[in-house]
Amino acid sequence: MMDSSLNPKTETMFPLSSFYPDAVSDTFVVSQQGGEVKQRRRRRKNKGGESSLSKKRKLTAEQLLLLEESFVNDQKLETDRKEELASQLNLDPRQVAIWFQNRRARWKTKKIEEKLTQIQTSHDSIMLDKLRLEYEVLMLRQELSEAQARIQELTEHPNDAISSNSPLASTVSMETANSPLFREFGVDTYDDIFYVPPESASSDYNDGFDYVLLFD
DNA sequence: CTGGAATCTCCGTTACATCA
DNA sequence: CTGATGTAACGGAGATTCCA
Repeated sequence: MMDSSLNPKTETMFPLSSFYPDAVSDTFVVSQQGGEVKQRRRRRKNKGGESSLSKKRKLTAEQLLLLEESFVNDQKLETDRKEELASQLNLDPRQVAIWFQNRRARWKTKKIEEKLTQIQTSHDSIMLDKLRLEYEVLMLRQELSEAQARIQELTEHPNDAISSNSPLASTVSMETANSPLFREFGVDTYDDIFYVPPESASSDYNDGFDYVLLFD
């Protein structure tokens, strides 16, 4: 179907390489549609091609500079701009199109890599925070455990509190618990001091720990 | 409206040049 | 010489546009 012999609209066919001998090029088809003469590109098939047209050549620094400038302005390539660039750089328009295509691919890859680095950095920072918080929770649990043990001890042996040298005993004694200040807040026993309402214990109160456990 | 042809972009791959 | 890397070029597929 791409064969010109099957296309009644095709009148003339010529290789663009005749105009750009150094460039890789496609074949152009000149067709008449609606009385208007149009040039249309047809893709060159080059399977097993030994053709010198497929020889790869490096673009010059000057060509690359202009292409890069153009790419910075706009990553998309309008037909007019492509033609203009091509003639400016003495390249086949298809070469310009391919360069833009490859350049967009490189840009995309670079952006993905940047995003990956950003995510990695963010992840490292979060992990550091997680470790710090886990350590803090560990310390607090240890403190709580020690305090509860001491409370238990004082509950079982209230008389020890007076003579005890423990920091807790020196700050919180049965006398303290019986002080007007504690009674003012409706606190009668040590259990009241550490009382956690059932609804809180089952939800909000534990959320702090659950939050930490989320990172596990 | 529809089908076919042309052309575009994206994607994956290949081929070639260059360098360590 | 060889393997790794960068990139020009290719070909297929899907989407879009144009026209008979």
